Amino acid sequence: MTLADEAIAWYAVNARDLPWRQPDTTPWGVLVSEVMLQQTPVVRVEPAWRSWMTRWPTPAALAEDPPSEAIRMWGRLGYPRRAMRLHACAVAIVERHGGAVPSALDQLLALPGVGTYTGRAVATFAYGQRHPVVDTNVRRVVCRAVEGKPDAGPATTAADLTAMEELLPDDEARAAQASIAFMELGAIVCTARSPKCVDCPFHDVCAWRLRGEPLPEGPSRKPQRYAGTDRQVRGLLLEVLRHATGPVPRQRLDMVWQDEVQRARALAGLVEDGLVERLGGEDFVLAGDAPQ
DNA sequence: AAGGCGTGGGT
DNA sequence: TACCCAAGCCT
Repeated sequence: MTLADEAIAWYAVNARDLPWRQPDTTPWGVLVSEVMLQQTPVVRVEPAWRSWMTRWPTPAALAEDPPSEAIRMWGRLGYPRRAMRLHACAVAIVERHGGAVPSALDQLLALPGVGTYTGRAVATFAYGQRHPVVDTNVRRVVCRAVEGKPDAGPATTAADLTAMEELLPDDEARAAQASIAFMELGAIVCTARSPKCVDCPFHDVCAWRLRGEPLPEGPSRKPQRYAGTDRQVRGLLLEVLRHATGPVPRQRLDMVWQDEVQRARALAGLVEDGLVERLGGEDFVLAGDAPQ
């Protein structure tokens, strides 16, 4: 049994029952789930995905509504630029591909918000193609099981794709199963902290375990702070705008943060990023929410 | 090519 | 309590 075989057998028994894994899920549904799952935990994505797919079952449906509606529906999933990019993605799918999510990897990668991971995930999980699909879970699993190191490096590199490629079965369908199985393994067994090695199908062959599960050496990555950053201010500003039914005067936005310089910088950033529009005077709305 | 970009739950 | 972490992308 290869690692892929072990993982596939384990997945068949242990996979979580997630809505986007239902066999009737469309490629659009897969794409939406992948974008939502970029840096947001499954438990928070699940209800959001259901609501989104009910309201916008197709790219064309989303493309007909303004970006502001997508930003509102995004709610508190975080990184709301993803909502805007998903909307832009829907528009591009309608314009370039007649409303059908493309199956070719290069066309997927050309869509807004679709990067190395997401493009391969859609090509693989929605269309059953054979591609290495490497996310943070896969990197960690491969790194431990194959290389015997406690944790993977920071970025997805060509080397990561090559490493996973070599583990994939030749058969398309089984290759796709292997990728989702490795991801699931990393998500619920081979976790970043306190991995559950007793439950792992790689228990007897994992290079990291056989080495005695050494701790990571050297200084850990510098923690990214949130409190007091522009990101927090942007979040507060956006929270106000999401709930507004009409244009919001600057006075109202000024209430969310004391530091005037930082507040202005955060608001300008939101406008710069296309999430927010400034109307004629000192009024602001979510992008696409301008009256008339 | 580091660093910016939200949010909330776990330890 | 303060981190740490969660199916990344973009510049």
